[in-house]
Amino acid sequence: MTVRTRYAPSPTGSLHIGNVRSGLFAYLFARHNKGVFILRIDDTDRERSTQESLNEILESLRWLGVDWDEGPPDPKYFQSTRFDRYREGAFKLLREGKAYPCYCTAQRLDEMRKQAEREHRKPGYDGRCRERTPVADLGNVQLPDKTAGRNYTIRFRSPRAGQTVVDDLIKGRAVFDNSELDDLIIFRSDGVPTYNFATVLDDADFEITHVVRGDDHLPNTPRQMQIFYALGLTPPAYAHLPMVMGPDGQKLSKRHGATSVFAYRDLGYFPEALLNYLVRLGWSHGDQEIFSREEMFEYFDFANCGKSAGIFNAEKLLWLNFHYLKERPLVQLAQEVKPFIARKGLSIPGDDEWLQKMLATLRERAKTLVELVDFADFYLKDRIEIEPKAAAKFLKLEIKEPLSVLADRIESIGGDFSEQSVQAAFEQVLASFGLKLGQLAQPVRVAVTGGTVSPGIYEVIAVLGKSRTVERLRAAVAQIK
RNA sequence: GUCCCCAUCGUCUAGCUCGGCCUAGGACACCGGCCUUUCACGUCGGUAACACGGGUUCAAAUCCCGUUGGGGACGCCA
Repeated sequence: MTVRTRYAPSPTGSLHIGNVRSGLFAYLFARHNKGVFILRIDDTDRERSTQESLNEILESLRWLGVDWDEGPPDPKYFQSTRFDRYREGAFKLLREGKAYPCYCTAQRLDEMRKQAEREHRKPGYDGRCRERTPVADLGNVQLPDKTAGRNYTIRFRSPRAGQTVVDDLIKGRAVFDNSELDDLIIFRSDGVPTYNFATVLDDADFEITHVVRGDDHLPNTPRQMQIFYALGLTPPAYAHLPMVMGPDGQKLSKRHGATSVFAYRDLGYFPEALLNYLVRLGWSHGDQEIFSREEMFEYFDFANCGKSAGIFNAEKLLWLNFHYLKERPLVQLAQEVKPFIARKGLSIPGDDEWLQKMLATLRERAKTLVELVDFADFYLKDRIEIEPKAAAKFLKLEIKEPLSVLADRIESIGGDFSEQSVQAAFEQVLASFGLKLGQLAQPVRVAVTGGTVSPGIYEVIAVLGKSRTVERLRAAVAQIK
């Protein structure tokens, strides 16, 4: 049997990294088993669903390289196009006495919940309308439609006795007493099916073999299984992934700062790094930390998924990003960094080869593309500003003459302007003034970069070029009083 | 509150399925040495964990029970 998994985000906001991890695991499981990965859009909530969110979700997945075999733009994979199917499913349950109209008002339900809370009981539906409509009349019940005056909901008649057993691929066996499962609403009074109902029909129709999702859905599972049974269908296998928590141990959410895929993309992270981080959060393959996409496909399995929730560790993600940054082919890196240069309001160098050389000097010092551009500031600007503190410390009178001579030496370098020729110029100055390298290098660094921290001074100068170096050295000399 | 899930270094985890090889391994972070023109990179080393209590057993991080702690769910959201 071909494995078929699905990821079903709802387009009501950004694609969240905790959420996308579930999608990633479903995707990897499908790929590992040479199966089919399906993207389905849970947009039954038309109030909150937006085109903008949908676009962000699709673009985020593409950016991550999580490709789906079935899904958008095929309209079949949008729940909003399947209402007829949901109605049909509801009618079937109604006809068979497995669902019933509920006339309880939202206010009464709310009051009931509060009351239950006060009395320390579980706040489920009390079943008031369960027997209200004679079974014989159930087949004639129409679906709710407020505008037509049919202001009620349809509830699923959940079995009261017995147990429902979830044999989860990750968590193992979880047994639920059916008495714990109240009658959930499957159709809202506005005529829209609810998630728990629509998802069952979808999973059945699309022949999903493995439902992979966060374990916050575990309590829903026995309810969904009962709907499968009521429909005469066999439930899929389930794999409930542990959740991703914020540093405070609470479910990861917006208040934890950057949590969307787009946020990390814009912060200058690589998709490989995010993917690698996410896959190692809750899954492992021995001591291996770095995984290529192919290795993920090859090794991924639920057997190696942990059962406990993991805390999102931004520092490890940063380390992974650094790893991928160091490994990146310079040609590729040069392309990827351009949008970040532009975004900072700097002009993008026209010479790709030069850009690559520049990046080569910086990449072991930056962990993200944003940092990379921050460090590149002095390379990319024509005029730099010297940090006053650095100037006070290093641009002193005793170094004025050596700097001036060095400028002359560098200016007179003929032919090949390289690290070697720059070094030769330095050595001449060092020798004639009896200075140590450190005594000259720091002032030069301050003069050409504006600060005390930079890549090796020879490489900086070689990349910066003769004229800009000389110009900056002379400007510094002029500044020394 | 009720139901469900979970429990190895600060964090992610290996080991647990099939008890002995565990003096509990790796990674991030942290601390220190080396390298060095600054900052980094790199490299070498270090601190740091089986939640607790009972069993079972010759032997338990590994199996069982309980306690405690954490999380999730309890919606006309998904």
